[in-house]
Amino acid sequence: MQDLEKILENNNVKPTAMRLLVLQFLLDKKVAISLTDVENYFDKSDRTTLYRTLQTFVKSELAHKIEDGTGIPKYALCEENCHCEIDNDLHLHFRCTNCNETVCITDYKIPTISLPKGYIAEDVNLVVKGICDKCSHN
Amino acid sequence: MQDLEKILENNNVKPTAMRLLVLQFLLDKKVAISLTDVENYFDKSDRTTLYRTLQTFVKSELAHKIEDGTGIPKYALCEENCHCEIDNDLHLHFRCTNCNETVCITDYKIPTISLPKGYIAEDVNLVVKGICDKCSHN
DNA sequence: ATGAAGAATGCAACGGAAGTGCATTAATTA
DNA sequence: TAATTAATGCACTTCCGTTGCATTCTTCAT
Ligand SMILES: [Mn+2]
Ligand SMILES: [Mn+2]
Ligand SMILES: [Zn+2]
Ligand SMILES: [Zn+2]
Repeated sequence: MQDLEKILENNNVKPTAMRLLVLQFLLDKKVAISLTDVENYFDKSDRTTLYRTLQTFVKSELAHKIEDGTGIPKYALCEENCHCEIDNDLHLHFRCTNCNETVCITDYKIPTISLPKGYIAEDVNLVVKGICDKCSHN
Repeated sequence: MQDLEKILENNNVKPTAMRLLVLQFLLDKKVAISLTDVENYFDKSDRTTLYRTLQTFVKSELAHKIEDGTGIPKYALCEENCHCEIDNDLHLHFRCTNCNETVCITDYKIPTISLPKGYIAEDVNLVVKGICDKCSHN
């Protein structure tokens, strides 16, 4: 698919070979992935490059970083026209304790959270832990 | 305060010297604390002991472990009669990006989250990131 | 009281993963 | 084509959780 290059260019990211491969990997995987996941998949390539590739993707709003409670950051591609804004784009994440996968539940946006006086919300992270779709029905 | 011993005993934790000290520390601090925080405060004592003390507190439902998105687990004392149950006890946590403190907002319980079919929720983690009380009004 | 069993503690080492500095290579642009 | 800039690769560091094992302390039965 040559659309890959366009995806990157649309976000002002130069389409290098490695970036195209990582982007493809993210597109194929329907779950959130860690740096180690990418590293294991592309065991030829260097960890730092992959690390910085993910950083670049996040900075350019192509992907978002997910803190799922494991302490290991995960990454997933953003949806079309996502700017990771607190009132529009933030969705719920689900981490399965069985298969250990973390997925974006993009259909379930995070509701506006009310806070005590004085607190200013800039970002909201909602992670539900439990048994996922696949793991529950068998 | 001699109540400390009772607190521990009520949760079936033997009141050793170190545990009493850590418990006092948790009571004094009104914010969630990390293992490193405890370690720095009790710079005499050993890291492992403090680590296991916190583990013990969590296992005995005296404290809860907080994943605030930093990747560094924090700990805070539970409220009275808390069993960290998904529909009763879970509350919102706030992490200030200015003073870098994480606090329990125990007054704001986490609402029931609806999920797509097949998903079973066992735990919910809601962390709001932003500017806290103290840091905003000055 | 005394010795054995168990629990808590302290020490040392390990391992995973993020992050940084710097040299090297590739791509742009003048 | 030379110079500048960006991307990559390698080595190394740091941080922190975790574990194994020896040692000390506590509890309890004899
Ligand atoms: Mn997501
Ligand atoms: Mn809390
Ligand atoms: Zn699963
Ligand atoms: Zn603050």
